Amino acid sequence: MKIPVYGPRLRKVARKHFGWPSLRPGQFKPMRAVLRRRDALVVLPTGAGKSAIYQIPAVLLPGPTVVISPLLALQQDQIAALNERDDPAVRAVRVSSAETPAQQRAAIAEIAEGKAEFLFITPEQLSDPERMAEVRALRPGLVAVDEAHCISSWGHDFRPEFLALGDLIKGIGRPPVLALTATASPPVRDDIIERLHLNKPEIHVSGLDRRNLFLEAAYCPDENYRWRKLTALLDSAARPGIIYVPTRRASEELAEKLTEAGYPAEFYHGGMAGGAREQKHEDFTNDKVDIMVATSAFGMGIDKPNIRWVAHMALPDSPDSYFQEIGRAGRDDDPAQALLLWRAEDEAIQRFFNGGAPDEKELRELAAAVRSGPSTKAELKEKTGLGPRKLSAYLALLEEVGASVTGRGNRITVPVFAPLPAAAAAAALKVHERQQTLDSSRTDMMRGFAQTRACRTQTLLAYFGEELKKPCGHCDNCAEGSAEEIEQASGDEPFAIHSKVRHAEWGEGMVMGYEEERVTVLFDEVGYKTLSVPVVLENTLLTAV
DNA sequence: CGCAGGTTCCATACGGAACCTGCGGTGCAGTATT
Repeated sequence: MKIPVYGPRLRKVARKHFGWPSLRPGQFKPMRAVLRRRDALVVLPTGAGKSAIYQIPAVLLPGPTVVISPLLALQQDQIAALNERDDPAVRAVRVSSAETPAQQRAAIAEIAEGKAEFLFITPEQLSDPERMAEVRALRPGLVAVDEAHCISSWGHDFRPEFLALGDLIKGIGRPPVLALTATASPPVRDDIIERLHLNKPEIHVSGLDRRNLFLEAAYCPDENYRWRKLTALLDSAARPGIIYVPTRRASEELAEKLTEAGYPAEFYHGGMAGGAREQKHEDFTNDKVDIMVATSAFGMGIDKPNIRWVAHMALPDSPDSYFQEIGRAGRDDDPAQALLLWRAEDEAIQRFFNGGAPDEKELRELAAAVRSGPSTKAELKEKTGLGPRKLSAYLALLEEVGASVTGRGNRITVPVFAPLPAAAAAAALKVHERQQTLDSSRTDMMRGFAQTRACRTQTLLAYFGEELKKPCGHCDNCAEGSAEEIEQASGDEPFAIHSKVRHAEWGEGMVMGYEEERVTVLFDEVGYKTLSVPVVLENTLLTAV
């Protein structure tokens, strides 16, 4: 039997078609999975090397590659980078609302005629059956889902089409699927695998310990203290850097305050006009802005190697978000800092964003309105009087329980075996409650990370289901020695890491890590919980499964 | 859930406390308007 040798072929394509002299660590194995036509999920924090994982094998595989990517601006950058090569083997086109129908037809034709390899598209486009048929006719040989964590973080909330991606991919012929993300804790990974209907995927996780990144978290009793810690960072650290704030208003106010104090800063958030947004992003990329104060909107698509620090002026909603945001610093492998300035009050806004319980009556009415015939979001808004945000969230829930589906022309219809409105509303409430419980447990874990005296990297990696044997040596707690103390003082570890345990009330879960006489367990139903080991042992709260 | 900004209230008045209310992130696509 002939054993295929992939390395040399991949390296040759990297050189010839992309101008990359070699492959980076973490790239080879997932590329090999793609060439073997296996489904794969890749978690790789450094942004630069991720696209290559689908791009290089795509050249070797027959058929075009469909790239599903969440942001049009991000697609634009990736397409520009590919087309700069001026090579039909790696040429990229796009179909989105930013193209005219004629341009969309031309893009599809280019792929059909073999003049382009990559078709960039959004889940929203694919949910139109006509579009789906067009893409299926291209007989794609690979589907790459970029920023796959969006399935989990946005699908349940305001972009429900992400939840249907598995079916949408089936609809275009179900070639092998490669899901890529920089951040995915075990529940997010499970969600991605389930939603994309990945078939026995190879899972590749690498590079979670960013050794050039110094992690620090400082508790701030008040805003004054937080400001002083921030300016101390600005005085000592090289630039550029990013300051994350929780609200749009805070980004504008802080940028102004910093500028007045002699730290010229710009702000960035999702409420800005498109042109200004693009301009500021570009200015930051080109080193014209070296302090950017931003909401979480400033993120995916920032592929800048020399960011020296990322500061957080509040607790992010989860370690997943936090890890992704700090991951933007130090991509050039030179030393960089991540500074989390947190107050207990910060949690309030995250709890708010997690949202209150949906109104059962409103859900029922919406489910009934959907049944009365195919409607657009605008028409449903008219019929039910729900606001746009609520409407999107409710529709995502109804879609999840099979009470609605988005079809041709983004019209919302009822699937064949849909539950009746009352049952749909009840099921939707349950789904929401479960989601909210998980979200809430992730916010708890974020605060746990902020408060810990143990090694930050160990704590963060445990959350992501990875074990770092020794303290990292590049965080505040390692520098101060408290990480070492806790490591020494660690007591019983009655259940192995990653083993399954059962709790009488919370059901089954997986042991994620130990820290200072406490064990963190990720439960299937209720998310992350941290328990005291002595109490667990004394009362037999957990049993091995 | 907590904050900011406004209003009310008490008051041996020109300010301060107590209370109330609104607000808060992420983006696709399609449609209406210039």
